[in-house]
Amino acid sequence: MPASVSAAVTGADTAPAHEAGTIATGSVPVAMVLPKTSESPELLRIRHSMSHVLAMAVQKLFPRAQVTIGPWTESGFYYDFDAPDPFTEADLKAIKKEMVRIIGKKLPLERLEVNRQDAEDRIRGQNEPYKLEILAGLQDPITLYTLGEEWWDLCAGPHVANTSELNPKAFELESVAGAYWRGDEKNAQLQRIYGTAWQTPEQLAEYKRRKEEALRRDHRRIGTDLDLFSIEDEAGAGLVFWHPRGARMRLLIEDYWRAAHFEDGYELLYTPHVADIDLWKTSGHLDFYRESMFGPMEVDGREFQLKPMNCPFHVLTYASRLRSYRELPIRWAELGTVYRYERPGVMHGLMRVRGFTQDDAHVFCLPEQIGDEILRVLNLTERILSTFDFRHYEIHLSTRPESSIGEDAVWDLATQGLIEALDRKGWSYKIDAGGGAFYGPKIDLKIEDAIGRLWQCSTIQLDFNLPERFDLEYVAADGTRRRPIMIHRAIFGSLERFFGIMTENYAGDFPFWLAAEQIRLLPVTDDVRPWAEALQTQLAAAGVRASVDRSGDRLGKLIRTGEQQKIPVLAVIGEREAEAGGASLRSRREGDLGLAPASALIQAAVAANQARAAGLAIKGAVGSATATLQAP
RNA sequence: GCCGGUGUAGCUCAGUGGUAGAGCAACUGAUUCGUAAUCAGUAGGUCGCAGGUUCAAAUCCAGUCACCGGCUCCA
Repeated sequence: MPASVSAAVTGADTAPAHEAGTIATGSVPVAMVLPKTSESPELLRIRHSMSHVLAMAVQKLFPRAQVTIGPWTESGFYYDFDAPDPFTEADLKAIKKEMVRIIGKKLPLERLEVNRQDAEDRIRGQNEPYKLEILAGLQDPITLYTLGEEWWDLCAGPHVANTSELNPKAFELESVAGAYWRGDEKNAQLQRIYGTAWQTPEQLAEYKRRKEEALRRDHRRIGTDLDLFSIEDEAGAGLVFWHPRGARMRLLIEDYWRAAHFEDGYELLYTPHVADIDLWKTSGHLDFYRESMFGPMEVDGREFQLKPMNCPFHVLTYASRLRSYRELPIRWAELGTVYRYERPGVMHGLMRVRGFTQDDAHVFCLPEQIGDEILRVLNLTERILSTFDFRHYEIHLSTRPESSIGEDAVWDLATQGLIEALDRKGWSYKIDAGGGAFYGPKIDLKIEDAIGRLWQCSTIQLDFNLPERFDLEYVAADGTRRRPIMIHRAIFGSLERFFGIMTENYAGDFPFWLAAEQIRLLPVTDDVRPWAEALQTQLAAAGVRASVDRSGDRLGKLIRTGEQQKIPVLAVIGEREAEAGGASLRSRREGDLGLAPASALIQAAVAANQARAAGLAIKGAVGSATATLQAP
């Protein structure tokens, strides 16, 4: 079975494409195809040419700006300049205007093949030191592209033949950003101008719509709107406060995670948050990971270190007594909270934080168990991720890098184990040759979300280093002491980050089983409120998270509020329902479910929770209940 | 850390040197209402923080913290 079953199941296709205030109806219409640059030779030429037009416009308006490089990106293009004064947003408008003017002049773009000396002379004539550096790295033949009479750039092409092929209504300059010459922060800081360009204004409009869609799904915004979590200035950047609704959801995720691990033969550990700094010396983290760690603290004359990783603790637990080969494989998991120093400016909502909880696990096994254990991890990973409607993966296998530790035979065995497991699982993967860690090969898994973005979450890494450093052993059948194989693995990666990705995937429309508030009971009048309260009590007793809206507002307002808060099921209770002993159900996913008796509602909700279902399955409620009860 | 931008009420935002504003949310009262906003009223801010300039600073200046878009890095 291929890894990518279908993205259509991710729930997001049926997610409402609307502002928080409009009703969810049906699916997002099949949108216009917006090819990536690498998929469209036409767009590639347009975007590449557009970056030349950009550079020409900039040099026209800012003669002191020096050009560097200006490639296409998958959705547009950019150009890096070394300019004495920073570009402002206002400058972008002027630059865009100039670009429109250049395009309007219908300038030809011509490819010229020149010899190295000619190229160098031309560059020297214009005082463009970066170009000179680029030239030095080029192979013959040297080509350049002219843009009209006045401007040219070293470039391999391809380009459009004439700026008349560029649509001045189908491009946009998007932002200014700092970037480093050749991507190295030790080099000069350049100013990068990003733009996007399309064949038609309609494509540009669709591109903008998708950007807005991503904005609508932004977990930071949804987190605030639905009161799930916050990050407090006074506490510090990158530290997450889980509010009751977010905390309840996290608890549901954790409970599910724990249950799945117990079922799959794991035991759970709890380990400390700090430890003597010597532990980190032994593990090697102090040497190789220091810049990512919170500084040490002194207690009783000893230095303690806040943990950036859980591995050494699991290793110590293993080493706490002598192990037999009969015990292996040992599978230990922990929701371990770690703290890592992140540089200012890199924090991002829940996606990049300084304190987070890893769903970490370590498997200690015999060499011959590697294949089975990896396969087992792959199966568990698929099981857990698909519960959150992530069913489409991109998998990378990373092999031995040049500088690494360990014997060839062990590397081969381990790498073969990973390959064998992937093949047995039937998953296709890309090989990242030499991309493994210095201590072992690994499998990384990226999940695709509802709008096609890839996120790396799961990782499975073999480790030949820590068992060595901590001198881990087991007693083999022949009585000799041997070194166990150690596998690190995480499925969510970080609970915080996964929560953010999941929130964006569902656009805040969480499945029934996961919603903090699953059912909201809406009394039409005060007279029926006691019945609503009674039903709420029954639901709560059955483990269903229901509440009664006591605001006293009119039904229309109650519905509106409930929908804005994305409550999966709104249950209207008026006189009819009170008499019938039920509620009229309005589901975000299933629409109007009609009047259901209390017993049916409770039963369906309990069943949905057990099955971790996205919605309620109420059989026959619509027809029978409403028909009979409305008759008199 | 770097480049650019932004910090004003819970949220979205207006306010460019002279008494801090709006909408929504919240709270109180009236209304007892049938599937996306009933009406009226009340309360809420040392304008991110700490300095400076000024008779006077949300507003000008330098600093700092945080956030946003990127770069670099990364779970």
